[in-house]
Formats: sequence, C-alpha cells, structure tokens
Amino acid sequence: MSTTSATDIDQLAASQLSAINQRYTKNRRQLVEILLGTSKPITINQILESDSKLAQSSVYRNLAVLEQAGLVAKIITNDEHAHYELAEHILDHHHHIICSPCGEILDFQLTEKIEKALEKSLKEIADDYGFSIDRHRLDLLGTCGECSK
Amino acid sequence: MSTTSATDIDQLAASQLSAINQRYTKNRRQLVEILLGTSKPITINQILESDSKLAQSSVYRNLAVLEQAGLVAKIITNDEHAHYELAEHILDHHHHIICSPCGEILDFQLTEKIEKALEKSLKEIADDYGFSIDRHRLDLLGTCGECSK
DNA sequence: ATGAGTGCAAAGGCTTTGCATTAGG
DNA sequence: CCTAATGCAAAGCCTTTGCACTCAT
Repeated sequence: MSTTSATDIDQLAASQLSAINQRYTKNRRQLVEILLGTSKPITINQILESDSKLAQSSVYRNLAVLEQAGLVAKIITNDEHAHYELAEHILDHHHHIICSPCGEILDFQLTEKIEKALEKSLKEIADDYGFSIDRHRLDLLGTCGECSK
Repeated sequence: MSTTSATDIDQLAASQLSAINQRYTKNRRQLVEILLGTSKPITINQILESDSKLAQSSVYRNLAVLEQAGLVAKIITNDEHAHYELAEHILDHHHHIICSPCGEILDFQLTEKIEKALEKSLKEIADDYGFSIDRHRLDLLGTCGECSK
C-alpha cells in the first residue's frame, strides 16, 4: 500500500536505528526483509520457521530494538501470539481485521473521511481525560471466509 | 454508565451461566461483585490482592467461564497483563483509553454519530474481505495526566 | 449421591536474561 | 580496539493443568 522501496527502507532503518544508538546489523536487516516480504503481520514463530538459522533470543531482542526504533509494530490480539509488521510510517496508517478462529491478521484502511472524523473525535476525548495520545488502534474481530466454511 | 442494577446482574449471570451449563457459585458471584465494584478494568493480580482468600487457579478458571458465558470481557493491551471488566451488554458499548507508562485503562464512548458512522464503514469493509464481524475494538494509546507529570 | 467446582502445587509455554563468543564501526 | 550484538542454555513469569477434596443440586 505504500510506495516506499526496499532501499528507502534500508536508509530509514539505518537512520532510525542510529538515532537510538543501535546498529543496522545483518540480523536486523534480515528481519526487516522478512517483514517486507510478507503481506500481513506475522508471528515470531513464523519468522523462526522462515529460517532455521535464526536464533530465537536474537529475534526477540531485535524485534524489540526495531520496535523501539519505530521501524516495527507489535500487534497484540487476544490470546494468540504477538504479530509483527513494519511500522505505519512505512506501511501507511491502517487497522487490523482479525480472524478469531485462525488468528490471521489482515490490514485495512478506513475511508479518509471516516478516519479524519474519528481522529478529531478521539482528540477531543483524550483532552477530556487529560491524556496525550500517541496513537489509536482499531480492530475488527470476526471470522474469515476460510474459517466460516 | 449503565443503569443495570446489582440484582439484575445476578439474574443475568445466573441465566447466562446456566445457558452454558455452568453454576453461579460463590466464587463466581464474588468475581462479578469485584468487577461491579470497580470503575475501570482490572488485572488478575488486582483481583487476587483484593481478597487473599481467592485461589489463583480458580480466579483464572472462573474468569474464563464468565467470559465464555458472555458476562466478562478480557482486554489485551500491549505487554501489560490482561485486564477484565463486565461485558458490554452490562456496561454499554465503549472503548478503551490506555496509559502506556502505567498500564491503566479507562472506558470511554464515542458520540453516537461517530460510532454509527464507524460501524457502517466497518460493516462495508468486513463484507469486502469476506469476514463476518463479531465486534470491533478501538483503543486510544497514550499517557495519562498522572504519568506525564 | 455424584458430577461440578475448588485449591494447592506442579507443569507449560512464551519471553527474557546471563554469559562467553563474535563482529561491527 | 572495544563495545554492541549474537547464540546457546537457563531462568522468569503468567497461565494452565492434575488431582484429591468439597460443595451444590
């Protein structure tokens, strides 16, 4: 959905990592590449399965680093495992549609009109509560076509 | 936010539990009471701390039963512990505003106009994706007034 | 009576951490 | 060079499960 190219992302990654004094290492490059290569958010297990040479602890640590750098977003659903995808400034702002039976997650976007109206509304609510907003998150929970067969 | 009284809830609870062949026992009553007595979603630890006589395993098991019965909702946020509150048909439909630093969760409602517009929009999206929707979930993530001091 | 519910302790499963080794700048 | 990053294994932590006991209908 975004037009950001792979090389752009490498530059972004390098710069955002160095901003928090972290290196863009081979392992971290590989994680970014894996996430770039999937059309939907994936779990750590799926990442580990995609390359048996990956060390579990490094994947956990590096996803955490990439998340801190603002390159990767961690998605928590219900009881399922956490899913990971590239950050919104790379993929564009979107929301998630989650299949409860199989745990699969797809990205979707609201129409610009609704998105804007929602953001305005949320801003007002945050003000009422004395909160400063980082972001909002909207999920659709249900059953995908495959699982309802 | 709802006008449902405690006795109404006891009847609801009894009926919804019996619908799935579960009893409305002393422990389960106590959980409902605890949740009724808090204005915001709480964690299992907070429940356990509220009464040292509660057995951890029973709290886990009974919250799961109450959730299956549709009486209790489990809220998953980020890395924090799960939070629990009474189900929406008791509390009314609402969303969550989450303080990332301290993990506290508060309930809020959208204006009816935005809520309706959002639901309509989500329905269309779900149709596009071949999903059947159970529910949607909207969270505001940020920092509460207390934590930003 | 008799199966559901309970409570304790032990086991599970995902995630994090310690530590020696390797590699990036 | 010199610290950050890595990988293995061990430890942590929340949650679930096994099992004998108790309670509800």
